[in-house]
Amino acid sequence: MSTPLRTRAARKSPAERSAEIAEAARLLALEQGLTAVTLRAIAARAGVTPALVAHYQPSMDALVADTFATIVADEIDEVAAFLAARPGPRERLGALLDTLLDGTRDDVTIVWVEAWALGRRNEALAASVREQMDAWQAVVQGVIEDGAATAGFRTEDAGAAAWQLLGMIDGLNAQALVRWGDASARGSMIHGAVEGMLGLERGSLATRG
Amino acid sequence: MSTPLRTRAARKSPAERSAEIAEAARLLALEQGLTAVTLRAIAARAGVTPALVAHYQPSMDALVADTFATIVADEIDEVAAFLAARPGPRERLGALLDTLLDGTRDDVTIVWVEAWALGRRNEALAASVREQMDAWQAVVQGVIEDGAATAGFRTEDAGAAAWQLLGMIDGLNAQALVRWGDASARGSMIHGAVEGMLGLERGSLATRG
DNA sequence: CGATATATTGATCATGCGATCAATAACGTG
DNA sequence: CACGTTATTGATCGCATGATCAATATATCG
Repeated sequence: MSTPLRTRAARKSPAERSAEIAEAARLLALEQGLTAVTLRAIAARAGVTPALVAHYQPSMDALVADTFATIVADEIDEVAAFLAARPGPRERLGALLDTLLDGTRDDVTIVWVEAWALGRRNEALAASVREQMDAWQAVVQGVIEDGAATAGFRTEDAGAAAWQLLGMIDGLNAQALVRWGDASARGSMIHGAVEGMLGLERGSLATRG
Repeated sequence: MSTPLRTRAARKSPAERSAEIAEAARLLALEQGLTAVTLRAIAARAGVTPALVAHYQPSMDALVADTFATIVADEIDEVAAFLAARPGPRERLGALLDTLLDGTRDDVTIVWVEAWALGRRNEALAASVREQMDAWQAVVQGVIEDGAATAGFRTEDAGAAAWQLLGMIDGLNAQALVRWGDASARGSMIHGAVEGMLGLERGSLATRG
């Protein structure tokens, strides 16, 4: 059995403890959503007292906002690296759709949906949400602009197209969160939609498998 | 000035009082989101005691779920009537996209987003969400099937296409909720996307402006 | 080895939530 | 007009949240 008895936490450097608390918050958010990122829950997870968590953070609103930003920034980096390995814009765009709609990131989707809701009462979080949305948009816009220059994407406004694309992806993922049933098909028709949006021939975004 | 002093509420029939409470909850949800639908807030708005609100409801979870269902069912009826006035499937589909993305229903969008988030901890609400999503999907699927039969929509699975369409719309609206900036353009490219999805010629869903 | 700086804690406060129940007051009926 | 049914209330409980602060224990430095 584990030790349910609280033993005093070992004294650590502020940097180390601070990192531990941030990591506990991150895992908690991924497992149970941002709503579960609470003073006491983080403290329990990190093996310290609620007072210590409060000691290292200006406020819980800020900690929630930081946790959100960390999670999404990680996701963006990961996907960006994944895309960079593809030969051209069409492959990158197809891979982007596939990887974001394959259901392997539902934990992050929950964080997004809760952030939209909580952001209305947590200004720091709302700012983080806008920031990370902009970061996502920059990545997608880059792919589209590249495609317009070298792969025949047709659009007059790559920025708007990127927003459109992200909105579609977010909505489909949010839906799948609730309609757990046939979630496997959530990306089944988006290739055709995006081809229509960018003036591409039918099937040109299909991936190898 | 108003009367901040609590005066005893007039005695009314259970049906009437119950309706008043439901209406207070509905308005509260539309103005401040489902999170604001709380025992005390509803009581204050309806001019009664929290205890009376509780008296008329089995639980707050149920009241929140009912409030959500009422709001969305109203929206569906309203949009369905709006669509029925259009001559054919193409006009109906175009009008559907336009009206749902023109930003006039952001209050309902907030309710949707919060419902997705709260539904993870309120099973009654989660059930309502699935129910209303199904109702929405039935409406859209009807338009698409009609279009496939009489207006050249090309799709092998009208049901899946309907889900796809709703996901796109929901995502774009949810995004616009946070990126208040250039929200006006939220539907600027969706016509092209849907045309691509359903194998329609470019511009065939355009509306009269 | 002793002293100082500081990481950590326990206790506690204020707030908001849903829920319950005996007591009260108003209405309708006989 | 009196009475009984019942709509309404006040008081209160239990729980969870974020936050604060004096007290305590530990690592490090002189």
